[in-house]
Amino acid sequence: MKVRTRFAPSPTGYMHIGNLRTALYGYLYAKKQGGSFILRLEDTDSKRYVEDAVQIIYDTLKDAGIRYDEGPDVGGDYGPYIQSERAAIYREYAEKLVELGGAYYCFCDKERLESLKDANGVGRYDKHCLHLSKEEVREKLAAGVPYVIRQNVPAEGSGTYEDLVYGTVTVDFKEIEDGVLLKSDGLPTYNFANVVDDHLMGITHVIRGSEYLSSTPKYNLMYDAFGWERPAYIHLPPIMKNAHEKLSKRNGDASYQDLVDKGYIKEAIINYIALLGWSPKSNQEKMSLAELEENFSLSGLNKSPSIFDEPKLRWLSGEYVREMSDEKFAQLALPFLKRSKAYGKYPDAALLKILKPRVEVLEDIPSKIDFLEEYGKFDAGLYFNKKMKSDAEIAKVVLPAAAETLKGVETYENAALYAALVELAQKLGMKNGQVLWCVRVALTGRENTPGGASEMAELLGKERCLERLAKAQAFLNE
RNA sequence: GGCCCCGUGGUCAAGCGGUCAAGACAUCGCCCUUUCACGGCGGUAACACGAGUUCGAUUCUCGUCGGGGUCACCA
Repeated sequence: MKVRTRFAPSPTGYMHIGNLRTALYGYLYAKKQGGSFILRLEDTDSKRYVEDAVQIIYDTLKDAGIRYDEGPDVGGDYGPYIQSERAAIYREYAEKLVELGGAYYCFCDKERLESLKDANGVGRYDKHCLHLSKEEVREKLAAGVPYVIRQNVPAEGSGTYEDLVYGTVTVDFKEIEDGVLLKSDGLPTYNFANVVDDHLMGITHVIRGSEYLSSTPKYNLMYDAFGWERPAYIHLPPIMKNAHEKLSKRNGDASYQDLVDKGYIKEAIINYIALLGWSPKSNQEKMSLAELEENFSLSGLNKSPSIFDEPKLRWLSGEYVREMSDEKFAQLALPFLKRSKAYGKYPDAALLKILKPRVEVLEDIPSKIDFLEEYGKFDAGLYFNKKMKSDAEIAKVVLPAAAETLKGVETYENAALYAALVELAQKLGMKNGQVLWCVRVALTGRENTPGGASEMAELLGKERCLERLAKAQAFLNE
């Protein structure tokens, strides 16, 4: 049988990392098995609907490269793919389930329901309306009494199923309440809609978060009552922010879009989240989407929660930066380059060249090159470097001589500048590092820069170099 | 609290009765070097605890502890 998986988000906001990973795994499994991946929108709770959420879901999936074969905006043979457009279908099946004995009409009002709960708000529905006669039900229905349809869960026994990652899961039916399947507004609850849709849409593998682990037996009860084949279940452990909290937008944790906005490379984000909860057979961790599709397997799924580790994402992002073409880098880096004070004052190509080997997350770009436009009094202690054997005293000797040397260089090009400075070191009887370190510090006022003395000199150009060298000497003599 | 699930280094994670318990990130050190970064090499660092089962448990069972999830006319 052809594998069909689905991603069924509720349009209540943006896509967080956990959601995206669920979508990714569903996509990867389907692709690996040569099956189809479907997008379905679960919008049966009008109170939680958020305006742009649907568009965000479409955009995020598209942006991440997760293509769905069927969905609201791409069509398919099993539509509609938006639950709010399937109301009639749910009603039909809910009534059918009532006939089959798997559900029943309930006319209890809010007050009665409240009275069933104890001081802690805990208490289950008492199956009161299950005992209504057919006539009573018909009369109330005819009289227009508001109602819901509840699932009829057996009082005895238990439900067991084999989860493909968690193994055997068993829940006693007495732990399960006769939940509402069809709300008084006529729309289904998730508990009912997911079962009807997954069956009608031919979903073979249900991939979702582990929060559904213990409610799955009640869904199975419905599959069984309808005489439908149960799908295979693949529950996924949560992605945590730390040992105790789940990663969530509510806590202000990074969403996919936030990460992209910060300049993490998209491919790295996908690659990284694929690795949170799943591991490949080989030790190769850096993988493109295509490689993930090729290597994905259920056996690599882990059942314990994993903590989102930004440093590792950062590293992976850097790996992607390093391997991308200069053109691609230029394109991605431009918006961030523009945020720097130095933008427009130096050739983009020159900036990009020194940045590419050193950038992991694009938002780091401005801080790496702002020194090109920011130059002021700095601590003379910067001249001290144990390994280079340099300090402020050495600088006092080096700087005037370097100014003289650099004045004599015509074309400000790295190799020529480097040669000139090394020659100067020899002339002064110093180590190359002593001259190079002092000059670089004098030129930039920074301890760390994206490149060495001659590279910085090339970038700054003759005029600025001589100007800064003069200032640096003045600072030193203050 | 009841029920369900989870528990290997700081983090991700391999392992599926016998291993000196992989690998990656992070961290530390060394090398390379024109600082930084890249790259190369190396180090520190883990089976939550206690009982079983077994010739032998990280691996199987039970308990304890710790953590998460779930108990809605939300998904």
